[in-house]
Amino acid sequence: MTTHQRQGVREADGRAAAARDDEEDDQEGQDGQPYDPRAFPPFAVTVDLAVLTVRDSRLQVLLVRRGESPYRGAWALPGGFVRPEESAGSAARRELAEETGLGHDTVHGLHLEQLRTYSDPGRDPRMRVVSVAYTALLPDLPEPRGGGDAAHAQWVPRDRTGPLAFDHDRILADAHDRIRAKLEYTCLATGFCPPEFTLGELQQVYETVWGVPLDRPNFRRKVLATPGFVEAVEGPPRRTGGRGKPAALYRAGPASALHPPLLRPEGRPQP
Amino acid sequence: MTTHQRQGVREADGRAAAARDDEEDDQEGQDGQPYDPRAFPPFAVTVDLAVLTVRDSRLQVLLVRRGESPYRGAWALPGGFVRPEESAGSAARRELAEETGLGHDTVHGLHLEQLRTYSDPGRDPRMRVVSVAYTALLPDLPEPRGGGDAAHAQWVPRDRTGPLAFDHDRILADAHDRIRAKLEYTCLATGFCPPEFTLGELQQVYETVWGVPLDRPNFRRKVLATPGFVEAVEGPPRRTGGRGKPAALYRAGPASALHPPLLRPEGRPQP
DNA sequence: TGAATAGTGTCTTTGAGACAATATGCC
DNA sequence: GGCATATTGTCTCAAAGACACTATTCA
Repeated sequence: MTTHQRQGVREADGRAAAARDDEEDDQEGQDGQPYDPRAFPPFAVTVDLAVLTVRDSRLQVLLVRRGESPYRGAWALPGGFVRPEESAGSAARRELAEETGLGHDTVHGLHLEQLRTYSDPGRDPRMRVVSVAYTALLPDLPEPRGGGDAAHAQWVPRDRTGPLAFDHDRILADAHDRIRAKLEYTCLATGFCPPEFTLGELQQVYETVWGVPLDRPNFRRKVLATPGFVEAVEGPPRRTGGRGKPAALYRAGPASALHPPLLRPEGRPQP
Repeated sequence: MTTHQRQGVREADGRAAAARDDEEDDQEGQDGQPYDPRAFPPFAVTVDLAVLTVRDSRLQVLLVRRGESPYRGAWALPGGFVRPEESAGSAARRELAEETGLGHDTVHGLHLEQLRTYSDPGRDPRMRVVSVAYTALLPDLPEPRGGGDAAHAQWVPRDRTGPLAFDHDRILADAHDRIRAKLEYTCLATGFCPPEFTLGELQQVYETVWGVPLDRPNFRRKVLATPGFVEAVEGPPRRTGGRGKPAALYRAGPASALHPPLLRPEGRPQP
């Protein structure tokens, strides 16, 4: 064993086959496969997307309804196979555009973050699939419907996602955890907001993702004291959320990290 | 397009083949491949390990020398293929045991953290390899030599790793970044220490990984004030690092997170 | 005794949390 | 006016940073 990618590769059928590490069980040609018996074990690689937004003061997830077995009829995270010529990140962005129906331009500037990779042998009952999960944050958009297959993609409140297909519950939980944590020390929260937003909206993002109320004056002080987090939009443009005093508008600043961090109350995350 | 893992799977050659999503370019049977033309694109999946330790007040990395092309003779991170019946995490732990020559028991209790997955199409010149990278922290051990192939695994100071094979420089940099960040808000630093350690040793871990000196009294106060971070070892056992007053011994406590965090000085990470 | 490391105490500054008070809009 | 939201200000407490000082060991 030792180093992977160690031995030579032979081209077969226009497809690369690498030598596998010469382990103990060195049986070969189990059933007349066309592959070199010493070839690497083949996997399918997919991406899964945990696309989150804040709508109606709730955290919501973009889900698709499965039309085929297994898990037929169940909700699942959108995703798809990584193609031979693209990276997992490119695949994730492509799938996001396709699933949401958003323009490629919209999706292009979006913050897409690799979450982690799920590789349990039994995670797909049919075959060996390794999935690279990504998380994306979207502002509250009209509706995910748009082009083609997006028709069946739909926002579902985070706390109403029944059991999802495959290990997608786990992926979603991990995504939520990651986002909760990243709000503390990054400027990621603006990803949930439209280009121009009020501090109240930004605070609502925090409160929704964390599930705790925050003190408005203190939140305001903290955000404004962090250089580059948000910057005031010029002019007198203001916007109202309904009744009450109109709020000043801000947009995301150039900073990406928060120093010092904006820690959750209680010191410990609530389950 | 839509859900992955959506359509049926047909068994072929004892190997599962999933339908691929019916995309625009739906040509099939390109060159008489034995796979269903609608089959998933096959990938090799490997794990790469960024194994770090602190020796001689320096951050060091466990590297292996490549014996085969490409990158023959270059240093590389240890790693290997994921086997059909194991998860990437299991593969990482197995490879770690094999490469370091540590007992399976030692490796078993070790903190192994998934870093991220690297999937650029060109990252291995021979074939399509997706690699799941893991990070492990080890205390200052005698020498990585032990069984079998471990003979060629060796500690190399972090700042003396020339260009590594493949994209391993990138992986290593990401691992270092991740560890730097995690020291701030987790108790991970004890992973670099032997079962019993002095606060001076713990501080040295922080200073070495972060590359900045810390104030000893303040560090001490902070660590001791964090419940569950470390706990004093009973009795009067003390240990000396050379000359000077012997220091009290501590061991890792039950806590895993630091609240509030132990932030790096300067507010910004240094490159 | 002096060098080296361990450990204690204190002062200052910064920032978070609590919360009162004021401002501005809509009905 | 009355309600709702935005914004400013103040007071207090906890934690971080700086740093002086004491303690214990070895050469």
